[in-house]
Amino acid sequence: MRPRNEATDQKPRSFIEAARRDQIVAAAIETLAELGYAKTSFARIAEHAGISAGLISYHFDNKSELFQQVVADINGLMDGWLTEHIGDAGSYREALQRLIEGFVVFCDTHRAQVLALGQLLAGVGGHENGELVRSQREQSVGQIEQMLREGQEHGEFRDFSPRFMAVTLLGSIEAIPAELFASPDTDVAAYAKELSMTYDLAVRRSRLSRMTRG
Amino acid sequence: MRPRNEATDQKPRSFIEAARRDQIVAAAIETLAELGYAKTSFARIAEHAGISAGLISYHFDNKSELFQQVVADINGLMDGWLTEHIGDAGSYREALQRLIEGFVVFCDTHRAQVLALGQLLAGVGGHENGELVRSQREQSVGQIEQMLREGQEHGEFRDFSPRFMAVTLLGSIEAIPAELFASPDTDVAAYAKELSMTYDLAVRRSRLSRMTRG
Amino acid sequence: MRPRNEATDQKPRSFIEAARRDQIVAAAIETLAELGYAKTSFARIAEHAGISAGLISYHFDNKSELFQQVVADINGLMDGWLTEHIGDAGSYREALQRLIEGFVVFCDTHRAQVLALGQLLAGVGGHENGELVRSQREQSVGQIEQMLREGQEHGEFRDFSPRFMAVTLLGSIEAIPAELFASPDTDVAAYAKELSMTYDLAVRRSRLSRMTRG
Amino acid sequence: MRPRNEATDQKPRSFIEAARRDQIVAAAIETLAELGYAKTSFARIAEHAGISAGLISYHFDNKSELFQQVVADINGLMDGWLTEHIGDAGSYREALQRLIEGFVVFCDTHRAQVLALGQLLAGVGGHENGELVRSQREQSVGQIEQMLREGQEHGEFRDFSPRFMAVTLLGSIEAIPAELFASPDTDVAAYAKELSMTYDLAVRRSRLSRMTRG
DNA sequence: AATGAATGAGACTTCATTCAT
DNA sequence: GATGAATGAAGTCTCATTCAT
Repeated sequence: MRPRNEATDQKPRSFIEAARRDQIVAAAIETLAELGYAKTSFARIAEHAGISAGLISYHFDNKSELFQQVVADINGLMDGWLTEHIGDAGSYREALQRLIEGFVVFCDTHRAQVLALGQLLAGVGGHENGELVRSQREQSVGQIEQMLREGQEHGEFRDFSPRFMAVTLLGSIEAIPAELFASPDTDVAAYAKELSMTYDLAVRRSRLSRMTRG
Repeated sequence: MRPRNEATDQKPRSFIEAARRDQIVAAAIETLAELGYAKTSFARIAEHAGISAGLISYHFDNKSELFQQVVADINGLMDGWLTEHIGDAGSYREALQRLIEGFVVFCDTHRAQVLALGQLLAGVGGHENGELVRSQREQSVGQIEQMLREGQEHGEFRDFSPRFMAVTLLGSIEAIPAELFASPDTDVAAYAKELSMTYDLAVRRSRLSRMTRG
Repeated sequence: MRPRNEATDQKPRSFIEAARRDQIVAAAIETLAELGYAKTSFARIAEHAGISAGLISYHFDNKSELFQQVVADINGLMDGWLTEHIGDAGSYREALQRLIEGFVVFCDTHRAQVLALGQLLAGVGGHENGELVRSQREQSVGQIEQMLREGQEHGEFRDFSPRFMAVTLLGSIEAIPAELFASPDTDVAAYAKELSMTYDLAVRRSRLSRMTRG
Repeated sequence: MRPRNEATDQKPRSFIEAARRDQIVAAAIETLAELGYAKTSFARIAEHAGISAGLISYHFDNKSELFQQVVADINGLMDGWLTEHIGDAGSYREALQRLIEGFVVFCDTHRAQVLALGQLLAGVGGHENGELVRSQREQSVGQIEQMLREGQEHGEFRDFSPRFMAVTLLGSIEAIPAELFASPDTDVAAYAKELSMTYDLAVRRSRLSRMTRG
């Protein structure tokens, strides 16, 4: 009598069901951000949500399924945010710059989400829910990689391995939440500027190259 | 009647005791790298070491103390490695380059250690053993920051927030183990070169600035 | 998501919850009386109750909380019993006599309870749950002491330290369960009579004093 | 290769063996008095004695055997003390008085021993080492009982059940250590006087009876 | 749809005891 | 005689999950 997983079963979820799932996911995010992966139990999540622990098992097949949903939700949120933020950039350099700054602002305005995501990616990382996590990460890397590659093809970026640079940039970005946690008074706007400038310097074609190439 | 902690008690550990502790730490590293933080229990570690779970409690006061030792050991190893690798660089640019490449090679040759460290820093991160982890990270950041600052003072690096850049660089470095895990065929040497070049571009004073300044 | 402690949280316990707690307390009393403090584990108590050991942890925060409840329940039972038994005595001598005989009968009819209480007071006594135990004992001593003091003020009892006499009497009373255990065929009614007479002789004003004083 | 128990094996213990056993028994007494029965482990006892825990197992077959020895030693000590204290009393009333006062002073001057004995008699009471404990107690009760009976036969004491009175008196005496612990400033000499007077009043033949009888 | 009672597995830890040295 | 390393059992407690209501 439990509602089936949406992915495997096409029966649509009822409204109330969807609302509860959202509420539980939100509570899970809070809990992960607050207590860390190791101490995030159904009991704690239920406390945060003001419901019983059993209800979580009712709405999710698994702890694993819950965490997958958390990751998916946060990723969706982030994707939406970035798409909106990047908008119609006039160049790849500008797009990259907006991407980076958008990420930083996202980290600032969605601290709980980013902390929670970090807990899940690492705490469970590459092992328990390995496939999900890896695929999510591959997706993030892939998107950045794609942008970088196109920028190279348009002659805006120098020659580097797009995958390498995507991984490197993603690493720099993922370090932000911890830094904001460690130094809460960080000037986020300045941080964003510095990061985008740093990567602009790292990827742009030098003036010399530009001249040479044409 | 357990052997006491070396830090608080000056009684030196016996040879066999030290060996067992090392063995347990090694088994813990393997287990963390293999199963991830969440599934790393005394029972699993003991399995890896071929001993009984109780023996771990006999040699370490706590799970916490064991993990602290793991972090300390890996950090010591890494410090030694990097000190040796950086050696006597002729300039700050060269030092930074050696640091980065050294790190990459270390990640390659000590995959389990780096994965384990990542599990501990994140899985436990900011929460359970927060102080230890934070202080360890601060130390790493601080060392890089110091080098960057000196490089600026010697006019080799452009003007940026050394703390910001240290955090950013560390993030890029910490992304490496996961990438090596995800893409095991990565050409590590090339990766190292690309990373050091990337950060060289990011931090060096532009030719224009150099002309202007002096 | 465990039910909270009633003392600190005003949410009332459900009926079934209260019943389970009572059942567990009863099983704990049986176990303590049967096996003694040292061998009374959750596993044994659960066996007695026909439930799983985990369920005890579900209903009680602690082993300590369980034992506190045991002590509180038995004390409550005893208080009720004695209040009822002493009733409206015409004099302090009579009241003391009824108190003592009531105690003896209580020990006889509630052997498990009295044995269990003894285990908790001694086994844990002055050490683990010291405060609780000490306060409970102080309360018992205090009540007897009060009655003795009033009896003195009314000229029914001779001059002695009420506290000393309360402690002494309580000791005599607490020795009863062990004696009933050791000599199960003891004539309890006779025992009760002998004890009350003994203390009557010990505390009453001598005929000479009574003449002298008034 | 372990030394055998003296009771079952007539081989006498070597001097050093006896000394070690005494040392361990002494440490056990300290530990019991300090930490209570539940927390008295070989490890703690060994700490107190400055030896290794294994050595206790070497000198005693069992935890049980160690505790039996503790009880036996304390009882022996107490017997010696009381024999000496009672000495040659001119009457049974006087003997009883000396016995009681001697007990009280013993409790005062041997607090650790009496606390430890209490822990063992109760904590383990009637259950684990039941036979030993019961027999030890029977012995104590028996000795007092014997004195009371003789006093009756000599017409010094009134008519009561000697066993009942012995148990009652022993209870009063055993309450003393806890009281001294709870109220450390108690005037021990006064306490002793009050206790002996109390029991004198309780057991002596009334003047009337004495006249009647002879 | 939701609760709360219940379980059984598994976590860390402590303990008495054994054994090689 | 003594140590300290080692074990295996048992202890309390937490957890995800199930199920009657």
